[in-house]
Amino acid sequence: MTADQVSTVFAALADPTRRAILARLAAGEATVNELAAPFPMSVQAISKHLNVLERAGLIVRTREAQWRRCRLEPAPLRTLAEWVDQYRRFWEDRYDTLDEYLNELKGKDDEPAQ
Amino acid sequence: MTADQVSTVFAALADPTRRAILARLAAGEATVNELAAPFPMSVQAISKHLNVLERAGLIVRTREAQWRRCRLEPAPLRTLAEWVDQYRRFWEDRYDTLDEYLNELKGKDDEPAQ
DNA sequence: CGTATATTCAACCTATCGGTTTATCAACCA
DNA sequence: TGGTTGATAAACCGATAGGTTGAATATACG
Repeated sequence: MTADQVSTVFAALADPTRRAILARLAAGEATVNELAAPFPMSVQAISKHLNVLERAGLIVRTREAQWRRCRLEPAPLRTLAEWVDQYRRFWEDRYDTLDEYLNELKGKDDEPAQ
Repeated sequence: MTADQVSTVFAALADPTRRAILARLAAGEATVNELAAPFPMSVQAISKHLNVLERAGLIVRTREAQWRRCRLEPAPLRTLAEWVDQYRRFWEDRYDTLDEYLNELKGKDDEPAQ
């Protein structure tokens, strides 16, 4: 997963409407109209959100007569979960050990380089 | 963590410059100038990015003479990791079992409600 | 005191986001 | 064939994002 893809997936998940759409899709496939029903906005707005989710690889849309079925694509989320968890562990470890250790060692009389 | 906080953290992580800043901070605290050095943009731009990261709770800034030390705050990332992982598992489970099962059962002659 | 350094604030600019409305396309059906 | 429904496309709009430059603020230092 490239940095650009990571950015795209994060950005897609940063919108509460899109997260709600994904949560709805976890219960099963749905059409655009079905997905749009609970939201206080137009079907066109939802269609745009679905474009964002599709470009992020989080859903796939299949044509079926005049309907477009949307379903979850869990792969990018799995990748992202690994990404976040790896960073989380790295940060927590680093911060709890190396950095604090160095601070303890050096005391408080150090100043950053100019 | 409220939905709004989740949105804020996702949005903060959606920018590659900000993720690079966080990666740099994993190696230890740093000042604004130190953080800005590797990037081909102004110090003011980095300062804005740090505002975003601070509002998302991902860093804290402490005043020290004329410097502002930045350090990682791993808590929100831990929360987000749990959030993502929980969703991931839920989605994968749901999609692999309930939905596919229902599709198998019903066959292909069903149509969405209008 | 005056000056240099670190950082932020403010104003500005362009591009993108998230929504709207209107029009268009595609598929079914009477 | 013509009408209805599902969905997208296109044009538009206000707000925000992400960058710039220039000024302001705060602290250290000679």
